Amino acid sequence: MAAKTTFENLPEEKRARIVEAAIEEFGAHPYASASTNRIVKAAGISKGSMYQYFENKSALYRWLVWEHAAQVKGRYVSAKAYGEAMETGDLLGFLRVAMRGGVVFTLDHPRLARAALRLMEGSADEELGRMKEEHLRMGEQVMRMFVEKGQRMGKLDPDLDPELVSPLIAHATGPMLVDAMMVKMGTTLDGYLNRPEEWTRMTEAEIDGFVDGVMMILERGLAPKPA
Amino acid sequence: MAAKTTFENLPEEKRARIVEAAIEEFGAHPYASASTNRIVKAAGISKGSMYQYFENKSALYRWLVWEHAAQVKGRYVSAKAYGEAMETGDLLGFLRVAMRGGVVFTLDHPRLARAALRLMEGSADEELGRMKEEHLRMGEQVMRMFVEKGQRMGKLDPDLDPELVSPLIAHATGPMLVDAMMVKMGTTLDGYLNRPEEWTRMTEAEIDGFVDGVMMILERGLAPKPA
DNA sequence: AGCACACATGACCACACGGTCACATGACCA
DNA sequence: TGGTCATGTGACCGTGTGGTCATGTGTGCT
Repeated sequence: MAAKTTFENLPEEKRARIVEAAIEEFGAHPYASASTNRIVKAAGISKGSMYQYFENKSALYRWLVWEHAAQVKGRYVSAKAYGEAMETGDLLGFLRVAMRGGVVFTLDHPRLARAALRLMEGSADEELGRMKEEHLRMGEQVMRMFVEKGQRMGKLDPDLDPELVSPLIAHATGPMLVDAMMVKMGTTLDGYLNRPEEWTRMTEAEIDGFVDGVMMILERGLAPKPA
Repeated sequence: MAAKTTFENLPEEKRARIVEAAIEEFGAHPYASASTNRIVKAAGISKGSMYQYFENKSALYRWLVWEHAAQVKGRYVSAKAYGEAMETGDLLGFLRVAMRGGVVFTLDHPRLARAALRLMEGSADEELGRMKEEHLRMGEQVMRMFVEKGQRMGKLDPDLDPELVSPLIAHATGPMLVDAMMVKMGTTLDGYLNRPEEWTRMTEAEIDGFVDGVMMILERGLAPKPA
């Protein structure tokens, strides 16, 4: 949608260079300060070419965080597990899958994760604003459904207010998750991006422990009161 | 620190105009896109004057969110309650005070709250980066102390990992709190800022209910396991 | 009156930005 | 070979930026 067909038709190697450069730039700078000039220079293409592939800066960013990031992240969250959790109203099961996927995705693609998180910062661009609103609306809707189903099935405290749980979960699987990971690794996302060699990646066991720790808090906080 | 003495000596009315204009601008735009030109125009002063009061754009923003915002927000969080909670290791009591203060502060000064939240977005400015790091470090430290004290006193689950709780609390009293409030009011922070007349402010009772709802989740999530 | 000094001003600067467009290049087909 | 068309190019444009500085203005002291 956001990319022109010329971009889709590009040889794989050139396409990859452009994607890489865009991730680098939008990961390192807020949208408004990210520079198309730097992107084209890093990608080794001319400015004019860039504008053959994308309408403008906004379209490039939208493609990157909406289509590309979603596609990459999709590889980390099993659609099957997602569907099952949805089916059974198992919010906690869903959360576990989403969190683990989010952690590994962030470790594998920290710059892309950073670029995507920036969507929520807001900017003057109208299209980006619409995209942000839609993202929030969709998340809200899914969460509300989950909570209501979970309550009907007795898996969640019936007194829980879905309007409170929705943003809680959104943060717990997004920005808060990333922050917590980085604290756990003894750094910050920016520190990890700038000097990746300085910290060692979490091991699988550490990731499991981390996810368990967060889940323990959420499970007890959201479970039905003991009779 | 960040403001020059010329600014401190300004007549109250002029000072207020400048503060108002800066809040408006930094509340509406990310740091990099916020414009000093627009600020001076809105404040009715000349560009040169602005640079007599502050070294540069970064110093103005730093003064606004570090000194001014902290001072204003301080009025909403009782120092006494804060001290007592600290003394007794009562993390949950502290959280309740901090959350209620944060909610009312945000309702009273939404633009200032927005401007302050933006500090966490990151930017190219070195001083801002340092400030952000310091803010995170301080929060981390306080939270860790709270958690360890609370655990020693048997008020918190001894299995809790302070490194997980710290970012959880930071988000729960910051960005997550604001998002949840806005969902509760049926809008978003940007919507509330742009069209404030469209939504009615939460009543005192609603605020209490809101804080209770969040606290209920946190209390159960963080409390010691029942024997 | 004369001087000194703190503050106010806005024209001006170099710069980087996002975006455009007239033209170059090269692949393909007739 | 000549023509067509998709793609590549970078000089160029208008605009807005953060920041400067020579000059003006007012106030108070000598």
